[in-house]
Amino acid sequence: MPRYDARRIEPKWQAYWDQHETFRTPDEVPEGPKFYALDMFPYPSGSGLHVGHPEGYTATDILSRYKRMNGVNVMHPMGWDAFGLPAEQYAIETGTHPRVTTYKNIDTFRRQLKSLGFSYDWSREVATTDIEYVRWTQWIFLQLFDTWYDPGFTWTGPDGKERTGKGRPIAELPIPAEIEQQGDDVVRQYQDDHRLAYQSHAPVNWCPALGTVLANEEVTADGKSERGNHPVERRALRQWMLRITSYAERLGSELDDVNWPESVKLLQRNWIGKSIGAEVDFYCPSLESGGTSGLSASESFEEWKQARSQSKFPAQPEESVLRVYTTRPDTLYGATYMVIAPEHPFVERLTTEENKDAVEEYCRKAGLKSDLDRTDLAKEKTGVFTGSYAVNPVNGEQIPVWIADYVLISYGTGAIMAVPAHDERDLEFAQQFDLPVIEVVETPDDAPNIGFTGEGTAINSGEFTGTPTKEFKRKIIEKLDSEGVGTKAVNYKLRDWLFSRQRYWGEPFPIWHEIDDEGNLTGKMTPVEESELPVELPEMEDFKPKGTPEPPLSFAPEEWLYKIDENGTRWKRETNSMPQWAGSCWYYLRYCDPKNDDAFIDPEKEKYWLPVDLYIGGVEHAVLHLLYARFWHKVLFDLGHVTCPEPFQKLVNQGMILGEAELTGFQDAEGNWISAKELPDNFEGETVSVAAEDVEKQGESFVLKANPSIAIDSRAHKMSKSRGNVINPDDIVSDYGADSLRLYEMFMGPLEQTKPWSMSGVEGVFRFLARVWRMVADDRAEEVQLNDAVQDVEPNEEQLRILHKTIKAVTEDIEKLSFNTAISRMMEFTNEISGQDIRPKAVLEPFVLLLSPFAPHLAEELWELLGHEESLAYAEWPQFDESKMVESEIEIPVQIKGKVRGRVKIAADADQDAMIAAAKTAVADYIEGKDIVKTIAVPGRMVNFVIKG
RNA sequence: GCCGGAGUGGCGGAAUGGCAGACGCGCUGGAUUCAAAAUCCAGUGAGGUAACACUCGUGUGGGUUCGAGUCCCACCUCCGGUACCA
Repeated sequence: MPRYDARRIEPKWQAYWDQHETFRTPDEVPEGPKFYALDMFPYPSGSGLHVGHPEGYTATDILSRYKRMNGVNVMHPMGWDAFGLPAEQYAIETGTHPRVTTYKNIDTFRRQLKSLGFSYDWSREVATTDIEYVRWTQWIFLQLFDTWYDPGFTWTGPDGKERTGKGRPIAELPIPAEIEQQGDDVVRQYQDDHRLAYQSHAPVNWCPALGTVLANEEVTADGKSERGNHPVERRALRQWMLRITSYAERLGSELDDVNWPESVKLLQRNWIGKSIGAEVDFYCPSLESGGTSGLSASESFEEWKQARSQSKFPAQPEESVLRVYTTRPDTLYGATYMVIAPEHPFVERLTTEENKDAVEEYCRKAGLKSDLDRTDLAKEKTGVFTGSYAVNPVNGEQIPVWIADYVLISYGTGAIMAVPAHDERDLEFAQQFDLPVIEVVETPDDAPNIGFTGEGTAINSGEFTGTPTKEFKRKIIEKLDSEGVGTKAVNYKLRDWLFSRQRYWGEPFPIWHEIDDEGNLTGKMTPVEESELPVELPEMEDFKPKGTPEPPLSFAPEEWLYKIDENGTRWKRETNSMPQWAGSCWYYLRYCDPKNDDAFIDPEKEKYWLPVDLYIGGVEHAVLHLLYARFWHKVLFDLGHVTCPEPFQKLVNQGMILGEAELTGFQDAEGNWISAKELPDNFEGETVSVAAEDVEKQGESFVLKANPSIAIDSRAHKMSKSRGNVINPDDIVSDYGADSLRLYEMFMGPLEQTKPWSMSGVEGVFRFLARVWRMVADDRAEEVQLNDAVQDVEPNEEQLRILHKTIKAVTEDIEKLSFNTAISRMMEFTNEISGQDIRPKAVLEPFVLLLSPFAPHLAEELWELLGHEESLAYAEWPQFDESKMVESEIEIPVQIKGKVRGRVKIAADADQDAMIAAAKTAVADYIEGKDIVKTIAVPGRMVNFVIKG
């Protein structure tokens, strides 16, 4: 009884592909066109594959199989983003080494993916935790360590484009004479300060209760730990940073050249956050130390201005000057006070004796707050007056300098001029502390000027009064520039990348720190020799937190942690580890040459396979992963290790798959229904799952049949363990087969769209595959054999037309990644041909090839049944012939004033006159006795008569 | 608040400015069967009719056009992202 039996067919072909290495991409660089189809590799979690994974994976698999059949060399690899917190947490709880857990999970994922029949070249599999992989991750880190960014360097890359700004070897960094004079240590420090990988003391999320440092993602919005809900503090610790900000401009502008969704490009551009404005210097008389005694504030200001008009705008302002960044230099006349961040280096010097206590208290509190606390808009603005004043360079007015945490030290210069009339935040602050507000921009309409932040016309602005905003900006920058008190400036929201974690399960940094006799770092460091790579993680048995923010690696065995070189210098290893992002920044390169011991990738292979032609993954990586990977790629590009400026030519985000749609009703404590429309925000009653037959649609919403005043909530929710709506792909494979799972996920709707799961939908595509099976195979026979209707005869015109239309539609839909419509075209083909008593092989064979990228197991089985001995994986993709698709006669609609009033059959190639003549007969009743004012005839489409009377 | 995406039958969805709802699910009826499952056939937007006809219908209101789900303007709702970046 050979019915369609996925459980027999699928393991058979998976074994065949394995044995024959069907999808092995040759190691050597091939000839001809290539296609690199990449999936965002998964983190192998303990809970196994989720139905969201196979969605993108099936899409790239369809493209890969389709391209192979078109004679293209395909790179289609898979691997594991295997470092990560859960394995380490598990180790803390159970003592099982993270490596053990990780590789066990990888085995599960591999088994699950293999059961879905993806055409990966498994010989290229890599895990970011593999020691040979870690070696090259560390090697790339050393490249970053050995590089500085030269913003003024103009050069032409291997892509033939001229750029300004280049990552260059640190040895090429020019050392200023005054640095050189101060000796080797200062030179070394100068170099260290310019490296793309550098150290800083950045605040981290330290959770005393858990005894560990947390990543930002592990801290909730209200500043508690995600696990356990314990308070989290900010603590400054020595950290590694990557100077991604040097690449901000190129990361933004080079997005223009990639084929990505505009929404993702926009997300990245917003994240980079380029803004253009000016830096302006404000002279602070109280900061002037010595030499000015006897001069009044305004006298010393004039003296300073005089000096500036000679010296021009300096790279670093003097100790007596507050430098601000503003995007609205045109509002300079409206600046009524200044604000500096609590962390600003001038805080202490600006604070007068009588304000000292208040300022210290304020800054201490601000330091404890997380960024999230500080940016909470619901809270009132806070701040404290320093007691000092600064002088507005355009009009000599003295304005007070405040400290407030709404100004961030990490953006711009950490200081602002406040223009409360035309900035919401400044206005709020001014109202809070009763500071003056001066209008300097007039709105183009009747709206009030105060609070207006758009462009208008200047008022109260001295010589500039009456100037439109745009022009004013240009002119004031010119003026400030000529006076040496300001200049045009560009700023980015993007911050440098905090690259170290206080974790065990990550790549160790290949860095040695010199230590003194007490074991303290001297500040001198040296990279691990390339020949010494990789730096392996030390074996440790105890993963428990020690209650201090020291990384776990600082408790590593001494022989790992320390070394003494020949001349007696003692060194300690870096004990931070790299974040999970590190491995995913370059895995797409390693796939092309996964076993290379001499280089992270062979240049020839890089040149051939890169860039990735199609990269599919979730939107959650739209900013961080994709920005980090692009950054590394650009550094490697500048250093000449890769030849294309962008790693991912085309990007597609697959949509989220939600759980099955649910109907939910609400009841109060007494069991009375509450309409979903009247649900209070603080609803605390029962949510009740409602059966579909108890509900009907009324207008826009679903209501209870028994009581139509009660609206029922109908929606699909994100799959989650707590909700209990998680679908396990293994279950679908065992109940319906991998081909059904693949086909269903592609049939659900457009790839990019969020869509709810439906079990009966899975059943539907399973029924389709069973129909395909019966169309070709005899499901009543004892053995697997061809259906009697399948015959080696010439197909008729009708059959050929259906076939060629299907080939055309499926081919074009695959190219567009419109898989749902491709599948419906194959369903239409099957509906037509299944109904015929004679089904020529010559139409079934191309059809099986069309189906094969979607349902490869069934297709291989049918291909074999149709008499082929070789796998269809490299069979030639069917070509369509337009001439076989033409119909001799077609039916078109006939409209009267745009409304369909009849239809008529005409010859397919009928000209307009013939169409109109035929159409008139079809709507004779309507046009009789009427004037035809206008006639529109679209060949092959429709005829429309516009009549009068 | 700002940015992005989306609103089409009971549901998922389809439609180069040209017959709205392809295809699938669900539902109804029928065939097959001792019966069921499976399968096959027919129907299935709403109103209306004995049946046709006809009328209405793509979130709402306007507009452009011979003709609008599709283009333009205004608005509403939902989903996602983001958050004092001067």
